[in-house]
Amino acid sequence: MSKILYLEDEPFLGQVVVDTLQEHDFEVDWVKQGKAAISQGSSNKYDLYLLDVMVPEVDGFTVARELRAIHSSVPIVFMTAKSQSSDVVTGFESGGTEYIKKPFSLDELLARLRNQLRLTVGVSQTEEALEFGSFKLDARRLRLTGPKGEKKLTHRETEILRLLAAHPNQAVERKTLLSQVWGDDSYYNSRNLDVYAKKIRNYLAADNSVELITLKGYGYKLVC
Amino acid sequence: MSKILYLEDEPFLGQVVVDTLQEHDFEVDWVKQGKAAISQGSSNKYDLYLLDVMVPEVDGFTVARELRAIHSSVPIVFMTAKSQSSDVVTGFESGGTEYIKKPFSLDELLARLRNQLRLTVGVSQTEEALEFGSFKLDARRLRLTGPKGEKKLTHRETEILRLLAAHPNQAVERKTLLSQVWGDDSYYNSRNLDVYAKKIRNYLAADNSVELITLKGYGYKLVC
DNA sequence: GGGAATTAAGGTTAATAATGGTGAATGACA
DNA sequence: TGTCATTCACCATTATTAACCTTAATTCCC
Repeated sequence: MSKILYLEDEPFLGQVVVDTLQEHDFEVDWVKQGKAAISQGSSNKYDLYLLDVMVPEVDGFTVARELRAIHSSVPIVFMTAKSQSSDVVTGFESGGTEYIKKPFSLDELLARLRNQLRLTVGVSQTEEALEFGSFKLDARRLRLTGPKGEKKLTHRETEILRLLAAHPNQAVERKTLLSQVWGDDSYYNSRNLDVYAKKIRNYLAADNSVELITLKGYGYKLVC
Repeated sequence: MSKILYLEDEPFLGQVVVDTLQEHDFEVDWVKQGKAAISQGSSNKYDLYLLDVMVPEVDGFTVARELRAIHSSVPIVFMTAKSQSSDVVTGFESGGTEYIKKPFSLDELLARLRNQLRLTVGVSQTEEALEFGSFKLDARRLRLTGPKGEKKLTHRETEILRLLAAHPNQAVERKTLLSQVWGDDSYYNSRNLDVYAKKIRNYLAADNSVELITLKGYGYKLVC
């Protein structure tokens, strides 16, 4: 799956994060020094850099600038204990695309990483509208075009439909949807997803060759 | 490190700022009068001038004009209680590159100074002119050029649009915007951002390929 | 094994809460 | 005063929760 370069000098936190990421199917290379991050990051291909700002010697921001110079489109996520705006600004403008403040929950971290990976990796794919049946989903603009014209969707609706439409005729697990959209799969997030399923079904009703099927106890499948 | 000439007549604030800057590895010369600033600034080399506008006798703007005549490329940061656009323009026209409104947080001040210093060291600046759709944003001059001509934006409008346009087609979190623009993510001024969103939308209406989309519960996204 | 009883998962609609849109009033400032 | 920033009040939309219903899966009993 996605390959991540992780810069963190603190052993305990580092191990926890690495374990968590691996558990969630990320491939992680963990380095403990800025220099190592630069050399490792320059020579290898990663989908994302996850950088602690406060590491000795070469700090995360510097690493980011170096890496950005070589791999200009790889997303960078900063982890920082500093909440000062000055640091945030520095991070943002040195090419970082996201930052996360310590202390953070692991769910939050996962959500942000996924968000970033989708935004960049996904952008090229989602740049073009997703098509299924007679529908066309423009996830960027939150618009669904169907036989009955164009409809503006909400953020949540778009997210869910995009995940489903990205894998047409394939089963998508409930917990995948929950974790991708809400950033937390341990949620027994009430009936929320079901409510959205209903809404999406209403939209899809305009074309009866397209159907959102329930796989009870597992998830959903968009057939078309 | 970077050497700063600081003009400030108010003793208490001055001391706080000087301490803070020194703590963050800046070298600071503090003068309390405009005349002193001019003579000091003319004969010595500085990386940046930090000027309080409201000092007795010779004001900050005048100082800026004098200094600019000698050292044409050194960035100038004004500190001012004035928010009026005419004053801002005066500041810019006299060679200033940035201004910061009192009261400001020290974090905010540091962020802006660093920002200015990095810009003149000159890597790839996003500060030149941000382009998106048929618009061009000149953040320094607070100007937005679009299909219907050029518009003068206010400081806040510019800041927000700059952040959004720097990451086109990417979701920008509400709290990112808040902390970057207001240096504070305690969301009491949260409705303020909505008001600016509205204003920006009005400007962007001139080109319907550009859209500022709300991601409810998350933030905004500028699509183009 | 077949069929009712039981249980869990999901469907559906409505209510509630949270969030944002919007225009106008207010405040701050020079 | 005029300009910009902020706040306010009211409204609209979206997200979430709640309540009740339906259906599929499992269990239990014969």
